[in-house]
Amino acid sequence: MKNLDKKAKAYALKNALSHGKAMQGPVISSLFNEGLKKSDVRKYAKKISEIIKEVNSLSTEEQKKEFEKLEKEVSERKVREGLQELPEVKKSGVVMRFAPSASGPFHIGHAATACISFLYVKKYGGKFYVRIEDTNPENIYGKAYKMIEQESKWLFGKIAEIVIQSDRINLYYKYAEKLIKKNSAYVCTCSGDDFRNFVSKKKDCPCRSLSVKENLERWKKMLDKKGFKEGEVVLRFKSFEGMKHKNPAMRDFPLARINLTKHIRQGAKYRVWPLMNLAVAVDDIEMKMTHIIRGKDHRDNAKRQKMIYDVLGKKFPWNGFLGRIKFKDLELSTTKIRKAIEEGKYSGWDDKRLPTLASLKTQGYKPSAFLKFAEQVGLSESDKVIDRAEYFKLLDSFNRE
RNA sequence: GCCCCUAUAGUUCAGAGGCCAAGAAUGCUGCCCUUUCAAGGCAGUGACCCGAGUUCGAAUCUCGGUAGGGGCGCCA
Repeated sequence: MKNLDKKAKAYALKNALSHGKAMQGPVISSLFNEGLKKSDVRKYAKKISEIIKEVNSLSTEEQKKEFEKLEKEVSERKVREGLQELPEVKKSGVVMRFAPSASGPFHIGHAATACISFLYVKKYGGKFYVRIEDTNPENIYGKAYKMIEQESKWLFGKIAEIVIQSDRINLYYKYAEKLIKKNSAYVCTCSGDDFRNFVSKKKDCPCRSLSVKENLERWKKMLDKKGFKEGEVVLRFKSFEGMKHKNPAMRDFPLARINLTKHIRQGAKYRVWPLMNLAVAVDDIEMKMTHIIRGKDHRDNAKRQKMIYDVLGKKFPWNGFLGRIKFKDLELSTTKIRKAIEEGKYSGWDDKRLPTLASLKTQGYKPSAFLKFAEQVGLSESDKVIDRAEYFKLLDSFNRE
């Protein structure tokens, strides 16, 4: 109890100094963390009020003097600074990635999500990949490859390692076959409309019960020029709770399809293209990702990818999700910006009016400004609504250093 | 229709049951500095979405509202 008296006095002094006058409530509160038992509160209350009276009768100067003597009795509340720690970090560091699509170069939205992963790799050591997702031959902007590479180097330096998905198609094929052999994927011949119908009615499509052998044959027919035609079939994942999964987004999602559009980088080399969930899961497994941070809009995709991991007996990495940044008065869609540039509304990707990295770079913004912005936002999952002026006020202040 | 997420100053973040009569950055206002502007220094300003519940005690836990966002593609 003697020790508690000392603590009580210390907290009373602290309380008095920060608010002009000490009060009983806060002092008792803090004492619970110092060993005061709940059952003893009534017994001890009188003592505390005496101490408080004593403290309040002192002048501020005297209080300060007394507090200096007792300061070490008071424990400080911990305040978290800088980046929040990630769980499950090994000595060898972390392996993380940013996965932009090849539909266009970076804008400030990309920078926001990419920087946070990079900061963690810098903090813990490890590997950082920038993986260009170009498995949809219909939506690729040729110049994006070089621009993404250059902007990655500008933003992250040499640490960033560029990987291009369309260079790895055979790998995805290998995994597709693996999934079929594990009876976790099937080649579905139903039309999109028919399948959507099955989804809403929670019913299996007839292809779901095909044997592994039949599926392997169909898969070969998918890859074969003389086999299935574009739009006729799709490779589907057999979800764990099947077509009755309570979340319609989880019901037998597609893994690959035929698309005969000529690919800017690969030409007509491939006819079957993996869809995002297959390609992403395969790459994350192969590249040994330990932590993944992505936009909240990929929450359901992450769940789908986890199912693929589970089928293959792999441990799913730690996942973090970032709230969306919604700019009130700024167009971020690269597709729309691209169109506007082509129509001559802007002089190019580095037009001063555009929120692209190319533009901000030439305007004198430094990589550290974007990194600081990302650090400040951290792993927050809340959605942000911000207007252009507010955003740039913040960015400008970070750019000043 | 079904699933999921979020809610703290103007803005962005801190906060994991009591040391929170809520902290930081930025903004805004004022002062100092500077020939001026910028930068810098100092001070002021300003917030827990609403309602119940649990608890001696709730920004924090639970439930219910409300609001915002996302997903349910042969896009990523």
